[in-house]
Amino acid sequence: MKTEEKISNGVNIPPRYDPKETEDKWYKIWEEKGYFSARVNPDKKPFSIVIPPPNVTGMLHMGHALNNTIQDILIRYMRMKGYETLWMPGTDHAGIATQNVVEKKIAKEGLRRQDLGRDKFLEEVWSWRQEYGSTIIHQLKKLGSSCDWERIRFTMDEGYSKAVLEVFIHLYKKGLIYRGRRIINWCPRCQTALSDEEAPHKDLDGHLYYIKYPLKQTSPVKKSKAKKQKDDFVLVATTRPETMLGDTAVAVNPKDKRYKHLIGETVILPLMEREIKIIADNFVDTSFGTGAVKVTPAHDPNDYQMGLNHNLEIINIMEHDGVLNSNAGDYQGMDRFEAREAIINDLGERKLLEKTTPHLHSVGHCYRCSTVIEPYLSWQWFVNMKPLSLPAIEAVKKGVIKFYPKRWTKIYLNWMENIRDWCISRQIWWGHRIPVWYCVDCGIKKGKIKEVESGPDKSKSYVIRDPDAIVAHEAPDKCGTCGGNNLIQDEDVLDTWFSSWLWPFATFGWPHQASAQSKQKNELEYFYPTSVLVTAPEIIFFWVARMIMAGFEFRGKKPFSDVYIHGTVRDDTGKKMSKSLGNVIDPLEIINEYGSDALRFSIMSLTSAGQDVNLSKNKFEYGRNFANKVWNAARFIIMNLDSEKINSDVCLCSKKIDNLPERWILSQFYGLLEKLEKSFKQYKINEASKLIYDFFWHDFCDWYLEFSKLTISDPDTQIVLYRVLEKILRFMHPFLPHLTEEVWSNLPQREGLIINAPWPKMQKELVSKTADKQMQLIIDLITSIRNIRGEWRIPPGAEIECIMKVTDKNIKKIINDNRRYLQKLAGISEVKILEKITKVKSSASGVIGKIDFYIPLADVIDLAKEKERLLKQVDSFRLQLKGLEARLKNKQFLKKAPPQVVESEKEKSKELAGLIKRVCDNLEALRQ
RNA sequence: GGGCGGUUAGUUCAGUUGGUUAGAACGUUUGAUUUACAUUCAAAAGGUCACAGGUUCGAGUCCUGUACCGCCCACCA
Repeated sequence: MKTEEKISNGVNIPPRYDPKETEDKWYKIWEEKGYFSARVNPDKKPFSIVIPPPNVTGMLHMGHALNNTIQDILIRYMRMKGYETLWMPGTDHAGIATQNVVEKKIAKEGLRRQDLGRDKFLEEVWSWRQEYGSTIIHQLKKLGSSCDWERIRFTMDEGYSKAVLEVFIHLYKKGLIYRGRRIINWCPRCQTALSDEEAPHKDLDGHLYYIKYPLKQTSPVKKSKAKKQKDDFVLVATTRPETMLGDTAVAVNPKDKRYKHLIGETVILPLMEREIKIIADNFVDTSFGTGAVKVTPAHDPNDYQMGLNHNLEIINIMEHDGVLNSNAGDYQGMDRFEAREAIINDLGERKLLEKTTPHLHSVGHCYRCSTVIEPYLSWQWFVNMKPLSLPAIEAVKKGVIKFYPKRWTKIYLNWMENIRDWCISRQIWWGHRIPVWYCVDCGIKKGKIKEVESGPDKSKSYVIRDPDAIVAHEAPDKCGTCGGNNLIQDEDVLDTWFSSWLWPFATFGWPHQASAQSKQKNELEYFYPTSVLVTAPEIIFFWVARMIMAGFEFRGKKPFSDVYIHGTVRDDTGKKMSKSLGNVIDPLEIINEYGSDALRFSIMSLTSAGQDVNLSKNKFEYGRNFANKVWNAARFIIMNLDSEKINSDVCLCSKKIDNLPERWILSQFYGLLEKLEKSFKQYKINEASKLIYDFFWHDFCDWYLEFSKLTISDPDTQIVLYRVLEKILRFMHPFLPHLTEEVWSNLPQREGLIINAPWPKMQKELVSKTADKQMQLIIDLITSIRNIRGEWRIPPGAEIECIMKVTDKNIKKIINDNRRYLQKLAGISEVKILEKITKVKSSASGVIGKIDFYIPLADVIDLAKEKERLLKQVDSFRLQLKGLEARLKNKQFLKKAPPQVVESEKEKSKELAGLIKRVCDNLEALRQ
């Protein structure tokens, strides 16, 4: 009913903004009308962003919400600024993650992927992706993301896969990709190799086990050499006792006096009863543990290196799943951790476990499933990264690519300068299969391939060492050496990041046919390098650094100019949001409850550039309330507009507007425009959102709209209300796209949709310091009078009188011109301006600038209380003055401080002294 | 072991190239409701800017160190 009554101007706008009514509606219109699509346009400058492709298994979380809101704001902002904007969307096939999901799914039917076989299993994955793969895309749309969806890419698309193969072959031919036998990070659960980046180290409370390795009794000569020491055994310390089963030496530092005499001696490896040598190696740190280290070449990278150096036997004791194999003697068939306990037990029983101490150490974990990584010796494919890193280092050092905030530069460079070879082969099925074939016949002949039977069905498979590789785009027909056609393809697939690092150009269809000047080729030329990459700190090494290397290697150009690294989304106690902690806030729930715009606005305002953000659900009220405020202010204006009066294209700067509030709000608006530009340039988007919020809520609504109510039908007020509203809506559009589009559609005069409206242009002539200053005086007066009303509990209905003492003619004019505003907003019945005031009895008083004002309050005033109030004021003034005077007495200050600072200090102190005197006079008057 | 970030009002956070009365939001207190909005309006209270030194006429801001919290990196058997 309330709504019905308020219909005015023929418009009916509900008093409460309902996002549900508008968000999907406008998104559909934008998408259908093609506002998100970008094409080569030589008349415009390009602005492009490639989305960090979410995992195809992904569900929208707050991190995505933050990441994509930032990108959408930048895209919408630049679109309005007249750039040809492209936001390239897509998803990542996420090898291990996706395979895990599908494996879990078929496990419900009691199946393992091996039961299906490779081809069948991949079919399952593809059909899973068909069904669920666009979930995250729908969710991104709910957020309002203005991606060019016609271009959506997937890292397993046919074209994209070609790029991956091309790159593999290119690097192989260049000698940068090789197959090698190395200790890599092995996840026994996912049963694949991982790169160093995929095995983050976490501190774990473990133990250091001190184990006695008995010395084999040798010649008595040597034994006597040892002082009093009982050389019955060598004590070694280890955190992973189960690996001792694969020990093939004990190492000591050659300089270590404790052990010098034992070098070359033999010890008996407990439990296995194997004779192993004591070797000397500089690697051994004399200060750690006992100074003697067990050497397990197959299960520790350092030990492996020592094994190579000393030509030690390499004994692998473990299967792919972390279960000990036949090399583990009695422990065969036990899981690695089960074996650890058994071994400790057995050693204890044999009195070979000297002691166990608690030991905090850092252990690698699988970044997909958190299983403890096993350093594992195997044949894998690697990329030699060093040569690729050089241009990538230089580009960042020279500022060709800039990080925001700057501090990430150092972190990037540190990693890049210490870059290590990248293990790119994965023992999974979902991914880009390595384009390498081997000739079985040649391989067997050379002893590089062994045929084995495995599985219950005794099917044939091959153990491949390092036979000659045939690297090709397509499966070759026959072996180039023997002409045979018994060829097998490498079983492994490539690391998912081996495809992601090509994202900025592979999404444009690279590599293109050399022949034609294809459309895609033009697009790549036009949109690449992209403008900015917006991402989270976790993937600087995984992705950002590698994209930079790939950009230079394959395109000869940087992939992007700026890298904006935003913070991590945390819960209100500062913990990272994660499903396992159960502290996630679901963005979709927030969208449902508060609206997508509220989510966007809140998260952006709360996140200062590059800083982590702590969220709790109630914080989204901030954006919801703001959206509602915008809605209602617009509602008020629209209902009061007279379309004839606003029907004017006149430039506001040429139109003479005299009224102070109008001049002031225009001045504020264009001041805001300038500040916004600055904030955007530095990616300080939260600053921009706060500027808009403050201007709109406080300057525009709290002050200007209230002022405007007095002159609402004046043509000047009408024009200013309308123009400022429609322009501020444009500022808001990147943050609140749906709401602003809806409000825009309610404006009586508008062109097209706001998504395409040009960003307002600066009009310097409208920025007026005079207007700002004059208005500030009026605002201060009103605030001061309101304060008195509050202090004296004067009911809002009660009108009071205000007597002002003003001598300055200009100020008198300002007050006179604007007295109606004072009366209305401070609730004053009459403003009397006098040049001299002899005495105002029983009144509250105040001093604002050059004005003394008095409010007679005979009925309510408590003189003692008023005295106290004034005294408090004087005290605060005096305190300030004291500081100022001290400074002005300081000769150093007068000598060294810039003259304008000294000058302004002098002025201030004069002003303060004046104020103090006037308040004191008022106090004196109270006494009489 | 190395590096980075943080420490400002009860809470969550801003704070430009150092400039003198350190801001906001939420919460609290007081008052307001027929006339855009209670998802509102007006007003108030609330801070020795983690600590200790230093540079400077002047430090929340720059430098050094300390403490606590968080993060990243490292071949810590």
